[in-house]
Amino acid sequence: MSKENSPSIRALNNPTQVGEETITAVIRALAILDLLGQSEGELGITEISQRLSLQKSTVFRLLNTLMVGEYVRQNPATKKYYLGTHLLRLGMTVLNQIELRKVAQPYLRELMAVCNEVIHLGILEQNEVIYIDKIDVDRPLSMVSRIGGKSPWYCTGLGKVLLAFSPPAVLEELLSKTKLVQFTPNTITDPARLVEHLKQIQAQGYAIDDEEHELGIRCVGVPIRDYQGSVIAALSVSGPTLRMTQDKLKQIIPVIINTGNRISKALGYMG
Amino acid sequence: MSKENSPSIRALNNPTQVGEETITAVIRALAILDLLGQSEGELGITEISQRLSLQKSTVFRLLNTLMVGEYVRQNPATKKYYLGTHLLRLGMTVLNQIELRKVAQPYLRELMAVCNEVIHLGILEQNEVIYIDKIDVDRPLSMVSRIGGKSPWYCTGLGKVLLAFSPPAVLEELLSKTKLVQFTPNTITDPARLVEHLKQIQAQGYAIDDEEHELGIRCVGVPIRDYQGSVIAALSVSGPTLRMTQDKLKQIIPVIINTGNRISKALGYMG
DNA sequence: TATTGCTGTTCCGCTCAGAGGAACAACGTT
DNA sequence: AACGTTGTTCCTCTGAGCGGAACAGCAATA
Repeated sequence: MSKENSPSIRALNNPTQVGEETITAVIRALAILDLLGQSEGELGITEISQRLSLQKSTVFRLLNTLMVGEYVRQNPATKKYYLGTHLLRLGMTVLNQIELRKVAQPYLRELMAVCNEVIHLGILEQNEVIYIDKIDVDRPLSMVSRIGGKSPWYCTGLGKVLLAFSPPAVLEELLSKTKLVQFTPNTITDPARLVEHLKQIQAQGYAIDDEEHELGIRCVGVPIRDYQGSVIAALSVSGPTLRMTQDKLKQIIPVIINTGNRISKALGYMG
Repeated sequence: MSKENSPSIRALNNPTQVGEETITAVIRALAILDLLGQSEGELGITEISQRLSLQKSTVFRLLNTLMVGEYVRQNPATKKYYLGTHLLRLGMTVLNQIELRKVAQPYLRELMAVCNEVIHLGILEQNEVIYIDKIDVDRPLSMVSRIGGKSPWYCTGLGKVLLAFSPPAVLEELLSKTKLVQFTPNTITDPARLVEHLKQIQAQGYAIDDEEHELGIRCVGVPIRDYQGSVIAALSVSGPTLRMTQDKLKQIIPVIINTGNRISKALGYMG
C-alpha cells in the first residue's frame, strides 16, 4: 500500500456532512480495514483508536463485528488484530471477474521470456492506473509493484498509453481532476506539453516512460483493444535504465507492439 | 466462492442477540460485500435488498457508504453494483503478509516442472484449509481452485497432512467442531478411522487424498516446517486419477517430500 | 402514446442501536 | 508493591440510521 492513501479514512470525522448519505459505523469499519492494510502486520486496539481518533470501546465493537465476518482476525497470543483471509478471497474474486487477465496471461509470459523484464497489465480506473496482472522476472534488480496497486496516469507507460487512446473528453476530465506532481526531473507537469506528448504516443502506437515516475526505471507501454476497437487495457515492459538502453528499446518495441496486437486479436479485435 | 458460505450473512437478522457485541450496520455492509462476491457480476439494489431481506433504502445507504471507500463500484450504464478494486488491493496485502509464499514459490515452480501437475500451498486456518498459493499447469484437464479458497481438512492431501502433524489437542478440537461430510465413497467419515489414518500419515511423512474430496482427483500432500520444527503449512500435487497412477505416485512422492524438506530448510528448519 | 411495472433514489419522523466515557481485569515492567 | 500498559465490559443517553412510503426515470408492454 505504501503511499496510496485510502479514500475511506478521509470522511472519518465529519459525520454530519449532508449530501453524501453514508453510515458512520461502516465508514469507520472500512477505515480500520484500510489502516490494518497499510501497516502490514498486527495492530492493537489502542493504537487503532489513537490513529483514527476513535473511542477504544468503539474500535473494540467494530473489530468484534469485523471478526464475525472473518474480515479481521485476532492473534490469541498478542491480542492484536490483523486482516483475515476472507479479504484475500474477496480480492481474488475481483481479480477473476476481470476476464481479460486469462486471455492475456500466456502472451505476457511469452513476452517476459523474450524481454527478460517485468511485464504489467493495467487498466484505467477512476483517475489512476491499476495493475491487474504482473509477470515477475527472476533477476535481482527489477521493479517492485503489486497486483491491485495503483500508479499515476500521466507519468507511466501504462497510464500514458491508456490516455493517448482514450476519448478526448476523458483526458480533459482527468487533466482537470489531477494535479500533475513532479516525481522526477523527467515528469511532464505542463498540461499542454502532456497533451502534445500523448498525441505523439497515439501516432506512434506506444508510450515510453523515461524515468518519469521513478528514477532508474524506464518502461514501454502499448494499448490493448477489445472487439469494438476501444482501448480497454495496456501492457508494459519495465526495467532498470541500465538494461533498458536505446539499443534494447529499438529491439523490443516491435515485439511489445506485436504482443499487444495479438492480445487484442484474441479479444476479438479485427484490426 | 461457489459453495463457500459467508460467515457474516449468518448473523444478519438476529440483531438483539446479546453476548456478541456487534454493529448491525457493519454486519449488513459485510453481507453485501459477500453477496457481491458470491454472485460474480453486478447486482442491483432491489435484488440485494430481497436476498438479504433488507429495506431498499437501507441497502442504498450501505452501498453509498461502501462506494466512498471504493469497496464497491457502480456501473454507470446499468446502475448496478459490483466489487471494487480496493478489495483486490486489500486482498493482495493479506497475501503478501504471508512471507512463506515468497520463500516457497521457486520450489513450487520447480516441482510443477517435474510432476506436470497443479501444485498447491496451503495453511490451516480456523477449521479449514486455505490455499495461499497455486502453480497452474498448462494441461487441459487439471484441478480448478483459487488462491484464497477453502477446502475441508479431513479429506484433502493438504488438510490431512496439516492435521497429522498438529498437536493432538488441535485435532481433537477440530474433530469435535467438524461434521465429517461424505463427499465421495472414499471420504473417511469415521472419526476413529480418521485418527488412525492420520497416525499413519505422520509415520510415513506424506498424505494421499485418493478421491476423498472429489471423484477423479488424487493428490499427495507433504508438510512444511518452520525454524522451530512445527508444521505451519503444506504443499500438494493434485491431478486426475488417470494420470496420478500408482506408478507415477511411487515415482513422484520422494520428489515431493524432498521439495517439502528443502522449503522447510529454507525457512530455517535444521531437520 | 399512454400505461404499467420495473428500476434506483429521496425524503422524513421515530426509536433503539450504538457512541462515549469510565471502570475493570490482566498483564508485564519498574 | 505500585505503576503503566494492554484489551475488555458496563451503563447511560441521544442522534444516527432504520423503515416506510413517495418519487423519478426508464423500458417494455398494450
